[in-house]
Amino acid sequence: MSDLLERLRGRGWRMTAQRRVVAEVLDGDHVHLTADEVHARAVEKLPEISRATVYNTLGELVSLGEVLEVSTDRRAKRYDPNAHRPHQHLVCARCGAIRDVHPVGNPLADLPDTERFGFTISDVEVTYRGTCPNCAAG
Amino acid sequence: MSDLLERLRGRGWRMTAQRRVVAEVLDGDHVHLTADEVHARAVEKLPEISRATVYNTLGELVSLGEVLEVSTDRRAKRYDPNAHRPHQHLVCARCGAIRDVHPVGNPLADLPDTERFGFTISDVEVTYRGTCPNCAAG
DNA sequence: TCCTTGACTTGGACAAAGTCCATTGTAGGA
DNA sequence: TCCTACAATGGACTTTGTCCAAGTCAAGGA
Repeated sequence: MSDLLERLRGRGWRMTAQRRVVAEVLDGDHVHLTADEVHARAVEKLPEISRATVYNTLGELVSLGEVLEVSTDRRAKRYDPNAHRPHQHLVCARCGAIRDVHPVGNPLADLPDTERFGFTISDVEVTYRGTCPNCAAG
Repeated sequence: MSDLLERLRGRGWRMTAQRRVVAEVLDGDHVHLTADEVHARAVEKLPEISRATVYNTLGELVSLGEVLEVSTDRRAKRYDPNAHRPHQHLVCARCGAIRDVHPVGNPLADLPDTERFGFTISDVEVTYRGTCPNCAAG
């Protein structure tokens, strides 16, 4: 993650305590926090940080391509620091757990020309839904 | 669509003017209206219909499997009366136009066992994003 | 080290989408 | 026709997120 901080500094980001804390919260694998969750964890490290700043910072990280926005349900957006390797998402319909997954092949190849209606397609998003082992056991 | 009304009556739905109007609005191919759009069109036919009733009715149609909820963007949910043939969605990133599309093959086959983390997968949702011919020309 | 400046942060107001609930109305059966 | 359970209504409320004016501060220069 200090990698990230370095890259951001290199891009002319002004380094503030708030931005550092948000970047630290978004560290790890299979991390998919909502903005409010990021805020809650940031507050533990920096009690005065405001919601607006968390939203601003997340938005900047997304524009810079350092974090991905994920919408696996129609509730809050989630922020995924795994922006460096393309992947899709597997979601537990019961508990909401999210895993990054890597399907083989190119999903775009499955859409025939006759089904493209003249669109220029630039991106495919796949969400697998099911029940995670935990919920299946419970 | 009178098919739909018949089916609903058969399932013990109490038929009201409001429900009939909502069902009528949701008729056709490539229809992907938001709840507010459904309400706006319903009001033209039945001026006193309330927003809450539109939400209730849409929710019921979804539970009954007669209409699908689609979340192609982070804004309002859209309601898709094409619930009888499985399909995916193609979305214009510029203007938001949505088309139903039918990819070949089973997208589930592309996810190796090692990438399933013990989940039992029941559903795959694919969203293709790009630029529609109209927006590309403009 | 201290100043300056423009970028950053803050809190609160605001907005969009949707839910909830008490009250009122009505479809459909007896 | 009358009853009654189910449905509709509208307004308050919630969640998620955006916007803004005012205050604060990081970082480069003197």
